[in-house]
Amino acid sequence: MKCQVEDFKKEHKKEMRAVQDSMYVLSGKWKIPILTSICYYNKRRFSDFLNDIDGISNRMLSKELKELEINKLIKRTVLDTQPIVVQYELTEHGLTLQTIINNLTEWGIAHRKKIVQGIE
Amino acid sequence: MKCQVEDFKKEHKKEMRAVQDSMYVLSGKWKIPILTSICYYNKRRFSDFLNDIDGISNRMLSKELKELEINKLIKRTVLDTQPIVVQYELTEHGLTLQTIINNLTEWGIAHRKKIVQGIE
DNA sequence: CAGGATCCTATACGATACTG
DNA sequence: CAGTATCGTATAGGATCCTG
Repeated sequence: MKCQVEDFKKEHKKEMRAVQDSMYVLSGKWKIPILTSICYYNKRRFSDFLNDIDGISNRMLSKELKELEINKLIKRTVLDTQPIVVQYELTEHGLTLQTIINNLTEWGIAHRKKIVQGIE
Repeated sequence: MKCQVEDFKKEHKKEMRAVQDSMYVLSGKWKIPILTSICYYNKRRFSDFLNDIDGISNRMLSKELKELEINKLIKRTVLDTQPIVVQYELTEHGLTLQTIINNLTEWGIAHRKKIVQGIE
């Protein structure tokens, strides 16, 4: 039965790595808010994010958008209008995050209630 | 119709805040791995985490466990054995994270495939 | 065993100004 | 409009040693 215990552990190590991979991409203060914004609005522009997300600076926005693009979660399209308009949207891969985003939204609401309840 | 647009925006602001609340609690390098470990094993001890989670130091583990306890996600129990054994488990509130953890596990596996595929 | 104390570094993030 | 450049701070995290 030693073998089964080993398999059990091995499986958990794999799950652990998977969860760390996810968080490596999604962690930080702004990535999820950015993704959430595109997720709910479908198409967003640089200045849209600046309005959607309270407190984000253009520096961070620019930086995070690049990383999300590198990770193939969002697609950047430059429309040749005058002045230039840049559009961001989720890639197919990015769309697979929708479940997580919805869960995080629901959980965040529930969690706030739970914590506030402790204060009063 | 202006009113409807405003409601629409207001709703999204709420979702945005919710998602930020969630990430505020879960962000960082170690919180989700710790929760995942308890989630899959049910009960864990300090030294168990040290083994489960590659690379974590006792300093960080101790710090993160405290924060998770403050946020009511885990429960700490001291068993009066000799030597002392400390047991950690998910609270009821912590258990509500299971869905997210499972999703993050699945997504992490898929994401790794997606990125590796881009390299080869 | 389950941490705490101390010291140190890296990087995440913020503020502000500037550009094609 | 959609960013870049520069500078400064704060915090996250790592390494090591110590303790009841």
